[in-house]
Amino acid sequence: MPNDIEVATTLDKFKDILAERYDTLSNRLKQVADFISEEPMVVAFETMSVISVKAGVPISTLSRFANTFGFDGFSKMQVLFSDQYFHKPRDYKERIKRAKSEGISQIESIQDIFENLGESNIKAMEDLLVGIPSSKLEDAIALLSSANTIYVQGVRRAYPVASYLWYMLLKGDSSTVLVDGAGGMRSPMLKQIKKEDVLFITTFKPHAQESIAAIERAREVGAKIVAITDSQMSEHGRQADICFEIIENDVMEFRSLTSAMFIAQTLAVGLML
Amino acid sequence: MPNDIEVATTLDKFKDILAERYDTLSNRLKQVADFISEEPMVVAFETMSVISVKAGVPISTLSRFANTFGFDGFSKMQVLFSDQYFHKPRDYKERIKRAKSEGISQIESIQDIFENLGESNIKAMEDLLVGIPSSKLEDAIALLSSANTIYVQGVRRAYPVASYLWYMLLKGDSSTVLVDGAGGMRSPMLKQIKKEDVLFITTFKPHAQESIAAIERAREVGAKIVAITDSQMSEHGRQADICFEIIENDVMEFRSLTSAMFIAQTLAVGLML
DNA sequence: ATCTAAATGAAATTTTTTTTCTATTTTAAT
DNA sequence: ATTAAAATAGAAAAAAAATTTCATTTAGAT
Repeated sequence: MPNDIEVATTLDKFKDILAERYDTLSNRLKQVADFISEEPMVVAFETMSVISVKAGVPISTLSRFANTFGFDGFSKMQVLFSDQYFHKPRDYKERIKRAKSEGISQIESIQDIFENLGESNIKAMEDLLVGIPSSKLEDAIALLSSANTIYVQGVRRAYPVASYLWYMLLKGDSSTVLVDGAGGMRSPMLKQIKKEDVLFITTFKPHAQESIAAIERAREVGAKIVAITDSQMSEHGRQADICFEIIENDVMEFRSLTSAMFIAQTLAVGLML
Repeated sequence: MPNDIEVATTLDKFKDILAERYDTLSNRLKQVADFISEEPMVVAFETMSVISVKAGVPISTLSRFANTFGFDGFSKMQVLFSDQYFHKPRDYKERIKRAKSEGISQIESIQDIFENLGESNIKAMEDLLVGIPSSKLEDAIALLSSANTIYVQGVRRAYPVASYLWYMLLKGDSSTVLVDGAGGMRSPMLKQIKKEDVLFITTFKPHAQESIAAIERAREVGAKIVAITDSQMSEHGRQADICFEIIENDVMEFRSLTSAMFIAQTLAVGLML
């Protein structure tokens, strides 16, 4: 094999090279090239045998194809494709540690944090996009629509989500109450909740006493519960009639709320329809 | 193996079953369960050996885990995860792009809203990632570090961002005050602000009277101002010493806050370094 | 404290996937 | 039409991955 070939290191570059050399390829290799540009996702995630069937070529042709473009095996080429589909939050702790030990200023670290939080937030939202069945959204909206009054609660780090949802629901015509602790009136407020009402609660581990109390109160009176939480496995997550489980990486104890906000937003908009 | 186990056929059902049986699992199996709900994408696309390393368990535990839930091998379980990403999946970018190019994107189903909002939020964050120079972040952090007390304010739809930042700053060692209107005490609280303090304000058009008043008060006493806003061009945006301008598309009047939360998060984490 | 049952991790086995090799076919030039 | 070079498909070999087995450890019960 000639060793003067430029081997692509990114998918973009590979596509350029592919376009460039396309006309010089043999029939079978053209067929592979076509398939690759039509079904990059299949190339990214399936095994060679599956790809070979879908592309209508023998497996060995796939190997030859990759070798033709200078890759050391089909698998090496495949990495370019699968990388494309992963928003990988780099391990910023590692990077900062390294940056510091190498005497690089903190200044660069801020940029690192920014990028990594950004990547993490984006990944978390992408996970949600594929991970939440629309039936669950529909069910939640149906439940919320049917409510006489929606009681919204979230304490500590969940509070911003609760206040956001509350604000948005107020713009609609739902009867909505934000169960905040102002004036020490949380408990009296929760006393108001009735069977026909719905409790919308956001709570993360470790769950606050206030959250547990609210869920118990709602169950007592037979009110339905919609929850946003970080673990369906938690005892309280299971009490909810509908539970949106979100996975945010907390970075240095600082939990992202972007995904939770996203769900809240979706539900609020959905309720307006 | 007992044959009276209900084997999940969808990821959603599996998650339910998992939540149900979670408490009865052994330590190691709990560890796998946790990993699975935190990194579904890794489970979907990586090999067992990679997963075992990331989850910190031996490979055989993964097999055992799958068998415990009635699957005929880990791979069978894995299919639930990868199917999720394949069939629901990733063509949401495509779909939205197509919908847009084919004229007005008609919002018809909750799934459309969900994807639409998700795509917008992701786009907005990607824009931020490239649009904000790290020098601005550095400056903001330097300013906030130097503050005697940080006064955080945000009213109406900006309130969740303010409360989020406030909560996170409280975890650090900054002296921080959330200027909320509780008890009608906003104005007296703002009276407290001194030259050595910093006002961190989040405000969107149309700017609330409270925001304008806060900015004016801060300028009067010579306190520095850091702002998150949607338009630097606004009269008040220009008053800020450092101003993060974010562009969120509001969908049906419902403004996203994900980008603003992202900036708040970055600043809070940055302050801890 | 002793025993039993369950849980665990390493190693062996089996299966699947990938790569390499080789015989055959196709293509193009004479 | 003949021949040489390139292309191709299938099979065998090699590598990687998944699953099972089994000895050891741990946890719980008596």
